[in-house]
Amino acid sequence: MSSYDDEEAFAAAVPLSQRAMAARSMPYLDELNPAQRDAVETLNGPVLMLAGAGTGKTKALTARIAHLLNTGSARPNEILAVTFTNKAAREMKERVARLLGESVEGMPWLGTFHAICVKLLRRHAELVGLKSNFTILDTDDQQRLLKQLIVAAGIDEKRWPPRHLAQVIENWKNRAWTPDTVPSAESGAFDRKGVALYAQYQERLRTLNAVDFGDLLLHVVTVFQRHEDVLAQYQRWFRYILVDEYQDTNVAQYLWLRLLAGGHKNICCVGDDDQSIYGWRGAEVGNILRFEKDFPGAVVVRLEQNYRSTAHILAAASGVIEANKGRLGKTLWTAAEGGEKVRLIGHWDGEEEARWIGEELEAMGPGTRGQRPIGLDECAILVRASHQMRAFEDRFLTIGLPYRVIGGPRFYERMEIRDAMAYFRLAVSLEDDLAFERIVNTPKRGLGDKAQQKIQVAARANGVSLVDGAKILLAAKGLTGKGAKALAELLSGLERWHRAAVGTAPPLPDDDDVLDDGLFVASAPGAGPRVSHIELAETILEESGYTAHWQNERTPEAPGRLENLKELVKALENFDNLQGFLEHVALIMDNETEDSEAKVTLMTLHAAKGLEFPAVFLPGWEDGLFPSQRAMDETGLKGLEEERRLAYVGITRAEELCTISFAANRRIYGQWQSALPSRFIDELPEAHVDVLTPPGLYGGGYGAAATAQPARSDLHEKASRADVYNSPGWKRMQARSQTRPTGQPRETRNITIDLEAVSAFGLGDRVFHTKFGYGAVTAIEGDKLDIAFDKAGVKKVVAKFVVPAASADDVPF
DNA sequence: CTCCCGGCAGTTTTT
DNA sequence: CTGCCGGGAG
Repeated sequence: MSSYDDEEAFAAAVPLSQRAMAARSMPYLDELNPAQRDAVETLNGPVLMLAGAGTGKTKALTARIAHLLNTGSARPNEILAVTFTNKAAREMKERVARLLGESVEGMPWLGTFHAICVKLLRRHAELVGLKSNFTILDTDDQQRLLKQLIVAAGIDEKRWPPRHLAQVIENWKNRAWTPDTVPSAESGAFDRKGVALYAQYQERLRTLNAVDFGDLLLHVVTVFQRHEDVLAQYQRWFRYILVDEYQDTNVAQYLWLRLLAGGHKNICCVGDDDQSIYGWRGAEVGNILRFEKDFPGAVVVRLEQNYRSTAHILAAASGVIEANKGRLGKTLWTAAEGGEKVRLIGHWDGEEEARWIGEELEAMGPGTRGQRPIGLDECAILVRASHQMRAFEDRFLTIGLPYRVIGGPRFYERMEIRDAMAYFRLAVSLEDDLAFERIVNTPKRGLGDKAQQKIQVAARANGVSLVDGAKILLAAKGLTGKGAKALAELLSGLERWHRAAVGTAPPLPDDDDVLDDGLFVASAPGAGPRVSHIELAETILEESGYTAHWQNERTPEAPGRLENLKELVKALENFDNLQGFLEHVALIMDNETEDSEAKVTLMTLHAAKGLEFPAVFLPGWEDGLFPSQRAMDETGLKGLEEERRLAYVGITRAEELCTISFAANRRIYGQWQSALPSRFIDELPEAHVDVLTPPGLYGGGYGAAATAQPARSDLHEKASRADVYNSPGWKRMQARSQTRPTGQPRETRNITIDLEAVSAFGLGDRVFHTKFGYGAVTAIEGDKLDIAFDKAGVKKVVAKFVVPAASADDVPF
């Protein structure tokens, strides 16, 4: 067991000659620091790579893969490398390809837990009572299914909502509990009916030949546990296992890994216990803390040299995280010198905070800052909860600062995309009942609950799919009038599209002709005749009336939805047929739309993990908001520590400039509430922090916060006495307001007016805004317009963000 | 069957 | 204060 904390120890352990020799033949090793190199070169046996933020984890991981290949320890298809996100998998694939000069044609077993499990489960589906062409349900389908079960069980779905049950079941699956292994302690769940409903749900999934995300792992674990021979084959096949973000693994994933690594124990887990922020969704920090016990003789390597942030930022982050107990322990350091201290500023309220950050962002450009100018796209605002983004969006829309929001509903989760996908799914398979349920009355066809019930009955009575049931129903004249006509039309459409889709669809390509031990049979890649599936998709959306449905809709979202549909059709270009497309989309739910304009990024702390930005703003550091009250109430100290790790993640995203802020008052659910600065602020080491809080805020003698303020740390003391007007944003804010503090220099602001934008509008013009919808111009002031929106009320908006209402009628397709 | 209004809940999120 | 969902009215 060894663990090199510094260069010297490493040098002592590995002879120079050996390192020199390795370096000669393996250039990728040269770029590693001693710890990284240790992690890369320790190929056999269990290795835990404790990689702090910004310490070159991915680099080490990819170098390790290269090394495994280069030393002939394994072939590309014998390495199992798992990540959590598609993004991480993609990145790793790219970097391995680059390292090896594109010579290695892919690594078939490098992917997310889920993607790899799909592959495995398709091969062994029959062992858990499924067919290998099972479908993967999205959360929407899942909830509809659960709702049916809840209603059928006569449970009040008001008090016991489907999403609650979905959560309960997901939790159980995360812990690798099947309906018959759920411990009795859980039997009270969901009004004591949880376990029974879970069993019914699994039964229902089986008859639908479907799985949810949790099942992907759970089923594979079940297969491994029940079929030693199958497990043994994979234990032999995967000679080396690598796991990214190990601190995020749940019990099911842990079991999965332990089973697969059970033979040779060549498993290398990479992670950072200090960045474990997903406990609430089943991640077990215990997995990483326990690693040495689980894998006796494990080599633990700590990556502590940070290449991302300044020493001040690292010191601040360390100061915070040190307050946590039960860490494996790690201290980040950097060889880089200099840099600005972490900035701390308090504000009167949340709006002022947003205003100040807006000003700061505007001041980041050339000239204003003493340091190098920072572009907007190098800046990020990281919030604890997404509702905090609103204040910033409002402000940025008003001042015309370009921003982008990461998070929110993802592309493939949007309603219109799911609807369209349901049509495609039906075109591929008329048996897809869940898809049919989704679109039978979308767009509105006059087929409401009653008609749908009849279809269900007809289908069940005859033991056929809903599509066939509907056909029988029509033939039996069980439906009349408008509804019957609409249904007949839909059915004929579905059949037409189905013929077109199947005509173009070769059998599902199977990419696993990678195992050459005779265990698996490669399937022939079909290349059937090709009537453009893209045209087919367009036809389906057109003929079904779905496109028209959104064209007729007069809501702010409608144009965007049409745009998304266009985007969806475009995405089809990357696939040979609808079937292949659907298969991919089930697992790949991300969406990165690039565009050229530099924008500040707005996202949650969770979404920011793994990213870095030259300048980071961390607003809303108030007790109750961050750390979140709910986290503390629900999981106590454990929750608080996870919040603290979140703070650590936030600070360590910053490369050059990190600004933490808090507000004394904030409007929450329409109510004004005062709050105390976050306890994490007291944990920031003073020596590395610049306090920018203007006087008069805390301890200044006014406001609820001032009186409620107990004596806290020196940092707070300092915040109350600070006389610094030295931040560009503060100066600009003063310059803009009429009430300028005496003795402070006044800064004149150049007011630029976009004449072109102004001339485009007149009083009373109808306009359209992508966020606020339709409205009328009530006042014009420079390039700023006052607009009375139909839905959103009166807002001040920069002219370039609205278009004349008429042009919103321009529709895609 | 659809639409509108009232009631209520209201972190974090990947696959 | 919002946004979603469900129930009741038209």
